[in-house]
Amino acid sequence: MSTDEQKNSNNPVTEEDDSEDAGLNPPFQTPKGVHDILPVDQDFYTYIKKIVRHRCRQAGFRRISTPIFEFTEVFKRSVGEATDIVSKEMYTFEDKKGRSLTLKPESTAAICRSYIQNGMQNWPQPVELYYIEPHFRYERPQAGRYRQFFQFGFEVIGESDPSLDAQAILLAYRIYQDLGIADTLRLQINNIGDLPSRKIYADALRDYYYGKERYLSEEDKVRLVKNPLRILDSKNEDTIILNQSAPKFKDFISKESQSYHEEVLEYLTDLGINFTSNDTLVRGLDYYSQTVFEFWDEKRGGQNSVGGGGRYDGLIELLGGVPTPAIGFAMGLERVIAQMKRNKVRVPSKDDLHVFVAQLGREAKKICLPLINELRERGVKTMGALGKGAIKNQLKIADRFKAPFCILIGLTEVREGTAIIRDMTLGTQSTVKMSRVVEEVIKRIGQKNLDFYNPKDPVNE
RNA sequence: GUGUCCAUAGCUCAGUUGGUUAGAGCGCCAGAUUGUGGCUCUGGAGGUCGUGGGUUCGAAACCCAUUGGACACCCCA
Repeated sequence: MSTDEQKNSNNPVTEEDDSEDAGLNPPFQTPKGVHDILPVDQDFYTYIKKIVRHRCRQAGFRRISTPIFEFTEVFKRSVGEATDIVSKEMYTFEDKKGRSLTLKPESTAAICRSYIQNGMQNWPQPVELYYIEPHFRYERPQAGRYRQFFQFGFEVIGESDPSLDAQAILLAYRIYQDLGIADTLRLQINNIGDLPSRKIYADALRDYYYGKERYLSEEDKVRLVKNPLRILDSKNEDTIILNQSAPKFKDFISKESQSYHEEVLEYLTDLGINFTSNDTLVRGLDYYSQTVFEFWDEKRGGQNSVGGGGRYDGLIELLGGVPTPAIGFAMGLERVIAQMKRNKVRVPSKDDLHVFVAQLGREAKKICLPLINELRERGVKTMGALGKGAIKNQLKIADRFKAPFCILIGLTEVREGTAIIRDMTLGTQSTVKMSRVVEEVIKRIGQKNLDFYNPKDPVNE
């Protein structure tokens, strides 16, 4: 039989082959660069969020969420038309009325938009906000780089002072400490000056490289036009030599910026935060000015940034607000998790079961249902496989879920009004009166290990 | 956007210079053990060899395309 031939010939019966999912690995799979976050990794996210929230609240920050998409112009204007993010990494689409919208590639721009839109200049200053949100960038996936990723970040808007910069860095540093990776990271810090002096410097660099293009790589030629400061970062051998006699930013930075920077470094030293003063650190977003910083794992080749930030004093004005100074920080949770895993940091899981209820027979099942419910209400994490038959299977399941205790109720127990409590780690068990089961179980688990949910408690996810 | 490597069972991987019925370990299911998990033993299920095309008497293997993955560049979190 030549079924293959039939499939491939223009058989009139199958003219419209539904090839929606043709060529995919499994029939359906996630698009490139995005993935499911499975339970094992949820523990990491939960843990990081908990630490981040705690540290932020401690420092007076409040949480903000901006929409997943904004008008494209918000990002274009802020991040800079010529930057990689805007020129090739945005998920941009049109709505039904032809307006251009973009999935947020970062949050600072959106928060500044929100600052203006919601009149936050009338709030007590500085306005301190933090966020934990998914972001989207159309890039080739790589280690620690995905098309959807979570970012935690914070912004301090409305004041400018070296102590604020140091405080922002301290907060980031404390969070890395709590996460157990501070020792693996080193702060890189630089001051890239204010916009006017940076412009003058960029022009000076252009003048310098003009006529020397033949020594530049193709990449660096593009940089010469787009962002000459980046040439200083080049890995091209000829360029490195050329760079040695290039104009130095030191000679262009304003006195104010310089003393500002020195003051920031002093504060950091006082706070006991080690840093590398790195004058090649240039961030790729246009809105940065003055202080910029990143946290790098220097042991790993390259400059794998686990987080970074900087001052963006001109951004709010650029978006149509009154001139307002600000500083911010952001870290990618996926990169942080990777860093934690590399360094064998363990996170607690709140999902561990306390007790598994196994039952045998219809009568027993009837009793188990309210029992399970009561246990849960008392804060005991309880599971019951009410569908499964043999008690053997049920114990097996309990074992696989690593339940430390099991409650067994069969026909005998129903008749006698009792229940068996089995200690799964010791392998011992005892029979108790049905009316006492809940108390006995709680006694064994320990009151302080219980998991309470109080609907009246305002602090919930 | 550029480059390099990769794709075989749920997972980790074997599969000889192209050769007839594609294997192992772990995991899963069942039994040994009809009211007791873990350990052991026995058996079982599970594969369009990512997808499409080509070369060939014959393709998991060779070629092309495509989808996905890993890594580096670029850039960034």
